[in-house]
Amino acid sequence: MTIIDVARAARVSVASVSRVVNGHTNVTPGTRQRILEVVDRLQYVPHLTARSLITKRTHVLGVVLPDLYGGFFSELIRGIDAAARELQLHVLLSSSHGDAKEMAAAIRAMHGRVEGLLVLAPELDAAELGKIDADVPTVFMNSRVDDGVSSSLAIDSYRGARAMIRHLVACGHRTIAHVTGPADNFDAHERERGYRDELAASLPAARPLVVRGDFTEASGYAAGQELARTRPRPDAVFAANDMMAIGCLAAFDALGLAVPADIAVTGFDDIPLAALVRPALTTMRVQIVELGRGAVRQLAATIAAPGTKRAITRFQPELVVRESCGTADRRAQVVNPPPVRDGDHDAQMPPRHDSRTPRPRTGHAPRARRRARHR
Amino acid sequence: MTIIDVARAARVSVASVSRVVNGHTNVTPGTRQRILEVVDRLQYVPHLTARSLITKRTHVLGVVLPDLYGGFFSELIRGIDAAARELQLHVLLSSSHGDAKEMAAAIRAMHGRVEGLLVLAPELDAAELGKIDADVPTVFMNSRVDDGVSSSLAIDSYRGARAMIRHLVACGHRTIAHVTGPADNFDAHERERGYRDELAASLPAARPLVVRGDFTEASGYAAGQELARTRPRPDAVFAANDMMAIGCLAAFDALGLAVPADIAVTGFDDIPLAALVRPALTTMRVQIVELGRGAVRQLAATIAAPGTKRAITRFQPELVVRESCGTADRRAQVVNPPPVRDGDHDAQMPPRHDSRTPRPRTGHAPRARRRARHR
DNA sequence: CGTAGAGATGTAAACGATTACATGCGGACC
DNA sequence: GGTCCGCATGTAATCGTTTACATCTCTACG
Repeated sequence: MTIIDVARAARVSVASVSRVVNGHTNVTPGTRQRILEVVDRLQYVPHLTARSLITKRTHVLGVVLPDLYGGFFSELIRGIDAAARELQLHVLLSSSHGDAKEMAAAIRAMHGRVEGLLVLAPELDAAELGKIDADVPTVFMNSRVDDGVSSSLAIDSYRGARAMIRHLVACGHRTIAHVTGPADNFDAHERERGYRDELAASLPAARPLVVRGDFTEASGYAAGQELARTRPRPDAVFAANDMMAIGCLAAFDALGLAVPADIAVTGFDDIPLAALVRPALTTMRVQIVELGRGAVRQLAATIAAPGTKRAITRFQPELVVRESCGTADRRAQVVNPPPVRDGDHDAQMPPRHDSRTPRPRTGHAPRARRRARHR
Repeated sequence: MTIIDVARAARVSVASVSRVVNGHTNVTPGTRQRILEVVDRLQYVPHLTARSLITKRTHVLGVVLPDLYGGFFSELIRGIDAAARELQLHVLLSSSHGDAKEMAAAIRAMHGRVEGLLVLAPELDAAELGKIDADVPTVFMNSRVDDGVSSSLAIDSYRGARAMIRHLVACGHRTIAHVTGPADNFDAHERERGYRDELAASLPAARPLVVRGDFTEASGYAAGQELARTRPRPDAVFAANDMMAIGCLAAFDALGLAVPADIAVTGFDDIPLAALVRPALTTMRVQIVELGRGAVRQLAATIAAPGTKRAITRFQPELVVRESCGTADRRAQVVNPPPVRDGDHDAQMPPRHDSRTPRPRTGHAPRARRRARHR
């Protein structure tokens, strides 16, 4: 099963076998033929670990994620996987790392096995960065980290948040609350900063109203309960991600508050769920697949040409207006046209859900009725 | 950066360094101390490829999937990842393999790099199985493949489908159509078989009405349009998965058909979306995370003890009754109580959605706390 | 016919670890 | 004091490849 067995069986040296297997040209057609036959008969497959040891190429990318739950990560992995396939690279996955120590351990566990690292660590700061393996090319995603060397790709959460607040103000809302993500999360921080700055710019008289969440639906629910009790009650809530916004919807529904009539709710990310809840969620669309894809490409480029200048890429989220923000026109609309996504090419499909009358069922009227009956 | 450098700097042999690094005991405390200091100072991390070559252990599992799209796969990966972490294993991911050749290539590209293979190939049959690397332990998931050696885990799609049809009949439906998955997909085939058998058993007079789909929402939409035109129009549609059921909902909504009043719709999988669409989808809950988790554990066991007798595990799906099937009682209910899942103990959250009046949120609330918090 | 040169093939040294075995040292026991 | 044993440490083989370099063969040309 090793190259030596093949060499013996074909009565050649291992070097010739290696040359044939790797497609080198300087081999006589006859010899090549004979070797190929033996390879086939013995079902020989090169041992990639051994090959990697000598070639120093593994064709494997390490992907380090904090967690795997939710639409965000599955989309991200999809993008990463797609790009990796294109580039003939494999992906070694490591996830659910709460803190820097755990993550450092995970990265150590990849040393010598991966050619590059893709790190999504929105909670890591520069101080903890030192633990990152210095001699393997790294690309950061959505991170505050900047080592001055590595490339990074990120969602422009700050501008996204400002755009959302601007929209809410344009819709006529004047008391706009914000539900934050985890305190140490970079995106959460940027979204809060955007909220505060735009509020100060657009509604100088308004005071920020901030409730802490942690990106989970449960925390959004709790925040919604709290905001519903607040006096004066806000007329709009901007949650730092869609899951929390959905939690808010649930809380308001349970308390008999109508969205958007009594209170508007918006989120961030545009996860698939956002278009399907009722009322459909106005949110900022983030190109998650592209983020993953771009990160892999960038990493591959850095690996191929180690001297390459680093690149800092920011993805601009797009406002997606649906029902929950209480705009005049109830049809959802994408303010910036959405990019074409994979799989969106089925001729059979109706237009994007976003641009249609809400479905599967319109509206909240029936829901309100049901709720009334229930109580 | 290699073990030799460390040995030199610590003025010992590589053997001693290796012993210290691997936690062997037969080393003098003084020597150990000295070596550890050097390791720390030089930031030495063992080269895992080299180590694997000699130890023949990589601690990596290869995971081969046909595609990465949809809630199903992200849940599956979550389960796989969780179990892998517990067992200190890494996951080498390879996905989007349409046919057997492509998959065989992917598996070849893992040879010598993984200790075991997790294969989800619902489209592969036994004939194509020969390409699977014979000398690496393999566990199949949801597959018709049976090589007589490997373990396998699967959803009992057949019984699930029968249970669903039985439920629809119990709800009073008499003309029940079925939207299938891809023709060569094992689960799709089993679900269709269950549909036909149970229909024959429960409603001997009824003729099967089958429309072909491919597990995508788009194909469900098309199937819904077709079924709406069929005369006599069916009063219930059982789609082979939730995505297609959601497509049906959209089609019926577009055509002004009320669900479930005019026509009932049910799915299969209980993806997170199922509880969130309106009307909420009656479906068969499949324990996707457990499937992935179980597969990893089984594989790890096989690797640890190669002689282990193979295990064939079938997961029984559970009927989850929500609104879309038109049962008398509109409250959602789980006919078989769901097993306790990790993290199901969040005090903050309201009661399970399934047991309450429908609201714009999920029945998975308790799981929410595990969600994407670190983004 | 001798020889240079091209091209095929073989030999052996890496790659970076682990570990069986050899060596050397000190203490215990007679 | 000599021998034996246990323990720390070192030497070198090994894992399965790739590839630089050596060698060998054959053709072409003077």
